[in-house]
Amino acid sequence: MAARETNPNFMNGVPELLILRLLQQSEMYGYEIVQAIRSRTDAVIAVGEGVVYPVLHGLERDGAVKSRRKTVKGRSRIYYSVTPAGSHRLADLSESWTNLTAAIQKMLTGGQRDQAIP
Amino acid sequence: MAARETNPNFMNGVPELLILRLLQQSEMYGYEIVQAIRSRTDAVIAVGEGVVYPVLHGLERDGAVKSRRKTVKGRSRIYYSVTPAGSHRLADLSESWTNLTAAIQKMLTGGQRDQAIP
DNA sequence: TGCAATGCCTTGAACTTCGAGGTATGATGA
DNA sequence: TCATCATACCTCGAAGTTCAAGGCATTGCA
Repeated sequence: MAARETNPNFMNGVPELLILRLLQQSEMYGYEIVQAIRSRTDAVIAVGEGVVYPVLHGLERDGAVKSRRKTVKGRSRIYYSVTPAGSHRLADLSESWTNLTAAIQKMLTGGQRDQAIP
Repeated sequence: MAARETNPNFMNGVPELLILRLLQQSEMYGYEIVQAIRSRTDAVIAVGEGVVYPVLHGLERDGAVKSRRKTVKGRSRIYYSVTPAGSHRLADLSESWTNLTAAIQKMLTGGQRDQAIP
């Protein structure tokens, strides 16, 4: 029950969702994804490299993304992009996420006792 | 990467949030909580007893809820209710959840490529 | 030369959920 | 009477994640 240092424990499966979404928009490499998530969420969500790389490898193993090596200014980068299977997977995850948040929202706001809304 | 049978892998920390919310509305016992979550979310979320009981014990150990034993029609029930500390904890979790979902929503909908919204 | 940033990766610990099982009582029905 | 189901508590091992830290190598800057 120890408090997490960074993200408050609601992160299960979320990195995979965000990574697929980013890659659907444009080809990216691991290190870039780490920073993109941090910046686009205004640091609300911060996933480390230790999370991103295993997820990328898992997605590639499942055929949801594919990679190609590219050398830019002497630096070797591995760019990932979504496959049709990955796109389908993103759609599924996205729908699951929407359903889940809707259900939770209903429980959080829908009180059975009257709520003062002035 | 195997697909979950019931809930789609976004469940980290969610049971604790829902349980605290339910208990804030009214005193409840474990078995009742299991069914309340299932019914109030229209079975979108289904947490088993193996999840609920450990969470309740952890919350009690941390002083977020307190329990009292009550016997109803020969059946012994342990009713839980939130303490002030638990109420504070619920507020924190609730805020974290709101921030997280807002950030993700922004990433899911905010595309950098134009989206057809007719 | 030294140091920071870039870019890839792995590891072990810690946590959580999941699913199945165990115990015991009351109500139902054949 | 006896079997079965719903109630009500609980525990356990397996599986999957995230987290933090570190290792390796290159480039750019002071």
